[in-house]
Amino acid sequence: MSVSIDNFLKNIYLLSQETGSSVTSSILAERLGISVAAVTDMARKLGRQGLLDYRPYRALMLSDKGRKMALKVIRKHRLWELFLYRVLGMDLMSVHEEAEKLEHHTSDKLMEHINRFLEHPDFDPHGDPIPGIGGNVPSEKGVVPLSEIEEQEKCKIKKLRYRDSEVSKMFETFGLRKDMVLKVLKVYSFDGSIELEFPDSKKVMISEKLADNIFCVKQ
Amino acid sequence: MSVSIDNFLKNIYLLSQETGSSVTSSILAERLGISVAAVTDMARKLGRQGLLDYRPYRALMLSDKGRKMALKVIRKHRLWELFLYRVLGMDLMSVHEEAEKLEHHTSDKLMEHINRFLEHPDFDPHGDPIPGIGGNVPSEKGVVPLSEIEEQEKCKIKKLRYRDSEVSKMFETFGLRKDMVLKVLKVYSFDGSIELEFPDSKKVMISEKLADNIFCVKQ
DNA sequence: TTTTGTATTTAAGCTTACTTAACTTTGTCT
DNA sequence: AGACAAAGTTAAGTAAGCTTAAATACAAAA
Ligand SMILES: [Mn+2]
Ligand SMILES: [Mn+2]
Ligand SMILES: [Mn+2]
Ligand SMILES: [Mn+2]
Repeated sequence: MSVSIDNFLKNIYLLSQETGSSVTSSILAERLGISVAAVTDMARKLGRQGLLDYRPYRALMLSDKGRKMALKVIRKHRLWELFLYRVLGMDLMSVHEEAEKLEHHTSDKLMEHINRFLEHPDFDPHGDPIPGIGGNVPSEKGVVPLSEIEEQEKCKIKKLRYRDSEVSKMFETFGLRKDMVLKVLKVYSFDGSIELEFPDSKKVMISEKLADNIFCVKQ
Repeated sequence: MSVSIDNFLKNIYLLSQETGSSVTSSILAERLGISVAAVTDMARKLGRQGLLDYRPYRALMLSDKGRKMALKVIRKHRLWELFLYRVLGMDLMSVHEEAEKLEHHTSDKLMEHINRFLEHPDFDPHGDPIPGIGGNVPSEKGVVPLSEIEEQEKCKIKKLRYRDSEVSKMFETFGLRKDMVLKVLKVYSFDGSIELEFPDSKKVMISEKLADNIFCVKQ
């Protein structure tokens, strides 16, 4: 399977997870940075190959076979991210883009060497679950968006969505990291911004949009 | 630069090192597993880009810029091989094919993380020199083909050419490894085969053709 | 039910990296 | 020098993965 097909299948899976709704050609085109026509072409092709349940004008749906392939690519991506972070000490802002390339050029054999070296981890350094070889995804029970935490309640960061380098920079600047414990001081309904207290009792204010990329468990 | 260009430049460099003579289109085509016409096409293109000093009907010659690029790919290849071998414990028969892919999809930044982790090594696990960032190649002074060792003389293996999986298997079977000390007992001029004595005084006979892929220093 | 706007598909064309087949150059042998 | 075979080049064509532009389907509003 080619890099294009890998990324196509992977991003259908990821988009449906992230948005919770169905994935259209135009949304996928936007995500992949290609034209909608190119998505249609590829969708028809992958439909014929049994990786997609393709119906013209309908949302894009992975077949079982397609989902398995997507999860395998995601497994490689997230294992690489953890490896680059933990073993080689690369920063969280870089590991994603390296993994984006390596995920397509790593044999199953090499991947299992890395998995063993890391002692069969369940989560990548951003807190995303690493699918198993069989396609089972580690549970994220209790993990909710930061916006669902009540005022005066404490929570622990479980996942940070490093969607681009700007967001990554903001996490860095605020000092937000996985497993950090936060207290939600106040939610301003005016614009949705949230005031947080850090473990060292430093206080900061973050926008609703940034908060949408932070996930945590109630403490 | 694309995978095709990487491999094109790299193999011109490697062939000229291995054979000591000039690299023709047909030799390179054979090595890359593509048609001679495809080589001509690419050579003309890379000539225009200043990576090759291309003259129709003449041997293929890298420009300074082209040689630098080739050495950079080789550096990545060999650092990956050592990393996969030493850190992840992959076998010597596998590391080459993994590195063959990874070499094209590794940023300079990632490569330097690996270089640091390995503590700036000079040689890969097969004994090939790892070019430096500037393009300087570690010296192999005193390293000669096994055929140049006199009868009754001792030598230490410095480099094994894992040219394909069959040769790799033979090294494995005979138990030939880097830094092993051998004694050349007898050279049979009939067919060039060589009788060797191992450190544990086990004796074996190897063909001239296999010996051509073993390099060592006199002890 | 008809209109209309948006989403999607189809069509035609481009680039890269290849192929095979026909043609040209080169170096060698007589 | 002339002829020849081998090596290299040129020409024409293919497949993947894209593009833009034109055509079509769908679904919501009138
Ligand atoms: Mn990632
Ligand atoms: Mn990718
Ligand atoms: Mn190698
Ligand atoms: Mn390669």
